[in-house]
Amino acid sequence: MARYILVVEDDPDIRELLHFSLTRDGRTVVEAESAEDAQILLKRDLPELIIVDWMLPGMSGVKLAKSLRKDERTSKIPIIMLTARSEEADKLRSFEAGIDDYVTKPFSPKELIARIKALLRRTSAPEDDSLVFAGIRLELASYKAFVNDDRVAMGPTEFKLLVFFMRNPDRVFDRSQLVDEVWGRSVVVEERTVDVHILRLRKVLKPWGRDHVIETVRGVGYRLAS
Amino acid sequence: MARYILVVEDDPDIRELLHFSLTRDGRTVVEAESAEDAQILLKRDLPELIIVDWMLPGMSGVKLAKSLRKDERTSKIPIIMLTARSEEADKLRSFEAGIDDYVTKPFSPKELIARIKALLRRTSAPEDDSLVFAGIRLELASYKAFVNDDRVAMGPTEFKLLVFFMRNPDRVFDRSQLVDEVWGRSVVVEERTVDVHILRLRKVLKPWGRDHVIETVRGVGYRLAS
DNA sequence: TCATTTTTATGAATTTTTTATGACGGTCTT
DNA sequence: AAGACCGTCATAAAAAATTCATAAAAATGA
Repeated sequence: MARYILVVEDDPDIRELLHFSLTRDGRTVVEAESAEDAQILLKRDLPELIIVDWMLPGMSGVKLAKSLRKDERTSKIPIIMLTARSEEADKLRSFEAGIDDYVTKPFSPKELIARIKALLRRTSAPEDDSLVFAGIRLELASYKAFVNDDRVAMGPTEFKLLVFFMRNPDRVFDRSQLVDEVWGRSVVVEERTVDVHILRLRKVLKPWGRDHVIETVRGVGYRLAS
Repeated sequence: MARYILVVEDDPDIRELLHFSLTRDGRTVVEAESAEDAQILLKRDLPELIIVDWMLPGMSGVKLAKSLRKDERTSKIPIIMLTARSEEADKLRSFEAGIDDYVTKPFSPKELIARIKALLRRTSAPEDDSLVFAGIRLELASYKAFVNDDRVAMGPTEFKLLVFFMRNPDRVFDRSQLVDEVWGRSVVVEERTVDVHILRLRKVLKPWGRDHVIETVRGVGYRLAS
């Protein structure tokens, strides 16, 4: 289970608030009520971001953060610290602990979400700028597709589908894999929907004779061929 | 001589933090605890960059910035302002005072260093104070926009938005990135607000037929057409 | 080869999602 | 006090996604 946010917080109310608002924002949340529990969870699977309360029974949030920074496995995971207003004086120390951002209680869910987004964007590795395969060029930064320098217009889903194929060329994917990768694990769509988007993708590529690059593998799925 | 960063800040804790992190980054730091002290220091030697706290006992940071801008000797030195969260509302005014960037307290040293680097890069290779793209010319210094020498009036937010787009043409930005870059991190605004300002920007560009230069990329964000 | 079955292609209707737009209340400037 | 500007919201409008029905194609088995 990748792509989740770990919340380390002992107050059940705040935990619930976080769970509620993050979930509504389409994120997966795992909760721990102590630093110790968090460490156990982290042995199994790494989250993409950690929200830690400053004050925790047992090991404090700062200590947890420091130890996470030391461990190479976790040192790059962004951390947001929750602090009470009265603890603000200590905030300087928290930055030394390697906190990336912090939010003062009480906080608005909106603000928290905004910060999470900004933080994830800031820390996520910059994507490659362009992909080339089978005579097709994709410019990720500008969201444009080209076949020998002619612009090919297509819908967002077709674009995402094509990006996925171009990143994994020559490999066959069945419909459920494609739905997973392109639509996202949490989205529920009919598998046959894939067919329709494949059709549309071929349609926009047709004027350049590139519609055959998407091959049907009967009984299995589709593949990008060169 | 030269190549040092001047920190004007009354809070000793923050001064120490700045000193610590900037020094570790290989920079030379000179500290002043009031605007008046800073002015004395500046008579002797000019720094390559100044970091000023917004609130200072005696002469405020904004006043200091304004006076620096007036003096030809110091008018080109980039300034970063430190503001507390509660003072955020005033940030616009600080741009008017000629601030190049500002950072909200509390800040992470990492962020500050990144901003300093960006700022020095930007100002050392003195970007022409005018940007031209897609038939639009922006005079950064005077906050004016032109389409073939006709003045195009617009609000400050529209201007900043346009500046950002013109510095990063042909690239798609989602709403959260735009909020980050144009409004500033840590400012919380509804993402849909971006739509409204895009609308207003297009509206003022319309009389010159330039409203199409801002393209909508459905499902993603906006882009300045190339 | 032919009939049958299974799988995919395709067009079109419908629903859902996303964006554009106008209006409003509030704040700051002049 | 008037004007400029901002952020938010409600709603209209546009675009795209999903599903469905059916045609077409490929595989299967005798």
